[in-house]
Amino acid sequence: MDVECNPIFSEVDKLISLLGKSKLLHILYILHLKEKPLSFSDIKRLVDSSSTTVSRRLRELEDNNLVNRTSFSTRPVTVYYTLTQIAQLLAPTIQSMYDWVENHNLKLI
Amino acid sequence: MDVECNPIFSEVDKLISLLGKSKLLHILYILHLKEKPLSFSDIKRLVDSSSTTVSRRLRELEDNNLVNRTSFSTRPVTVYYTLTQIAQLLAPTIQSMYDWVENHNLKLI
DNA sequence: CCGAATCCTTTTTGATACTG
DNA sequence: CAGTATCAAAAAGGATTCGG
Repeated sequence: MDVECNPIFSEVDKLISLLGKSKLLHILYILHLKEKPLSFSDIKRLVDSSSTTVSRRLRELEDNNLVNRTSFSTRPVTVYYTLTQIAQLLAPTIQSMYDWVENHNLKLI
Repeated sequence: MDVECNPIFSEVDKLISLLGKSKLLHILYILHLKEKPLSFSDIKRLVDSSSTTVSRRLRELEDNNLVNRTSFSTRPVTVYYTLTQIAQLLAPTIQSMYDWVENHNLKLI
């Protein structure tokens, strides 16, 4: 298997670029952990980032069908975010990454 | 489990930051795929990046004990890179990420 | 409360040049 | 071949502000 010739490689390339964006894995992880819909401000607080960055990441996740955005026309408006089915299938992968860190007691720089 | 209070969270945070750096997952992935030592220029060619970036990423990986660097005083000097044992344990995680992309035929933006 | 536009700051990248 | 230093350009982050 030649990595440079694999037709799915460009897709994986895009996934890596996406996952690499700041706070994005965090957002996926907390949506997975909490196992319930989270509001914008919940997410902002949990990942500890600016609203600008959270907004950008949620938009990218939504555009890539990894996050569902649901809103209700209450007053004030109610919005919540959940993982899509496909993103839920990625959750074990993300979890295993966390497990790896925990099990090997890494000291990263 | 409260993500913001988990003591390993800062370690995971660092892992995510590390993995998020451009080309870094690529480098781990090809070292895993090829299953043999690779030279600097091999890696540079396979990930298609500048020598500056490849150099930086390899240094970071080495500093975090994810990559072994071995050199021989031949002429010209011979250097090769391999995954450390601990990084090899992370390989299935990375692989599952790739599998996820392949199995779900994602169309990422 | 949700979140986008602006605009400025910080970070990252990579071309080039150079050493061993 | 295997890198590193420099430096300019590009990308990304975030504080602030503002509207729905």
